[in-house]
Amino acid sequence: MKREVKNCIFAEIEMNSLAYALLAMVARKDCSGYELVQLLELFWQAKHSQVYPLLAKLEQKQYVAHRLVKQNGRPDKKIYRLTEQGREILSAWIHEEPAVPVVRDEFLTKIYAIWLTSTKRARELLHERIQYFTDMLTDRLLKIREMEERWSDDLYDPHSPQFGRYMILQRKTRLEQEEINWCHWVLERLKKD
Amino acid sequence: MKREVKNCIFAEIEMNSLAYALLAMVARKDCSGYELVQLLELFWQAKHSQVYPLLAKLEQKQYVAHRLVKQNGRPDKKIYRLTEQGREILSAWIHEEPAVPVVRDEFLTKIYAIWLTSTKRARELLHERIQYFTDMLTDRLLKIREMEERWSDDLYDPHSPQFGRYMILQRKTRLEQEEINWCHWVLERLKKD
DNA sequence: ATTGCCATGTAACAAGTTACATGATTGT
DNA sequence: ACAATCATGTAACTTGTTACATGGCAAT
Repeated sequence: MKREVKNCIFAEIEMNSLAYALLAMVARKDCSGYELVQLLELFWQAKHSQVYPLLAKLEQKQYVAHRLVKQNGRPDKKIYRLTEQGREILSAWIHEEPAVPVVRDEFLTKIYAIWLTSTKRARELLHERIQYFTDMLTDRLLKIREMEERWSDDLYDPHSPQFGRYMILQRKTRLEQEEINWCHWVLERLKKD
Repeated sequence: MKREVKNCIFAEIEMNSLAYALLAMVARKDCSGYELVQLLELFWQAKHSQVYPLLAKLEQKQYVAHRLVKQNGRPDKKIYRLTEQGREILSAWIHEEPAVPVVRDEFLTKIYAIWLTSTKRARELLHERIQYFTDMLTDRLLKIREMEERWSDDLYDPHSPQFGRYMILQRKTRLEQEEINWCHWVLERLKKD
């Protein structure tokens, strides 16, 4: 959990956390850039404007390669796959210490300063937050069920490509549930007012 | 939980989430830039190189003001306080919808790709993670106890400047505990291997 | 001796966001 | 009619990180 080693021998130049995240995803399953953005949302929010150019760079370095898939009534897509070289640097990178997690959450700043205004606004913020996480959670549980139906036992096999994503989904639901619990706990403290 | 409204009427120009976070903190208690970085760590990790220039800008806009405090055998410090104007835009900003939370956690990417290597490395990563969060949690519980000793009942009063920080501390410990629980849960899945 | 804490600041760079650009299809 | 989804890309900008700069004191 140390800071990231820059210019490490495996990467030559400019391999960052997002680049590795993309490699990790195409390792599990061939993906288009568009799909990657959506899959990434689970633990790394990136915009397409960041992902597309990065994929091109990763292809230049031959860590990924794409094939064009033509579609009817839809734009064509580039389906990326991990190359042998890509797999190698990914495996090497896993043995480095991960960078410290970063969280930035404006909601918390508002809670920090809530004493300046009304408890009514506090309640509002908390209810919106509960709504937000409930929606997230509902969606998340749906995705968990989808994975369970599709892969069943594989999900508990640490050698299956699905293992990691499934574990991370489980983690997210736990944390989201705990966020909701905390909101209710705070609302209780606001009742007396 | 919508995206942030840019160039909003209250801010004139370039007021960002970090700027509001700084205002929220000096609202609770007069602080030096150095101290702000440390207090901020709880929910917004910012480096001093970002905080110091931003404080200067906030002072230009007269949202904060500082006084110099001379110290013996230590560099002098600038203690910032919130001005009336600062308090006004802060109160107004609380009524806007918070931006969606952002999380970036390289550890999760490694878990995502762990099937490529050994379960031994998986265990290692999880144990380090447990260690990291246990350390965080220990420190956090200490801070909670400190606050409880210092302010006791105020912490549950939504009109007290301490309320927000206390609630956020409580939230963090809950989430950190749940992170640890999840790690143990994953380690169980790895045992069979 | 060397690391870590206190305390502030700037410069160069990397990472991430918003806006611009295109365009067909499906659903409300 | 209007928005949303699919699909890719670039340009301009903002935000955040790393490195440079200074310097005394306390602890190991």
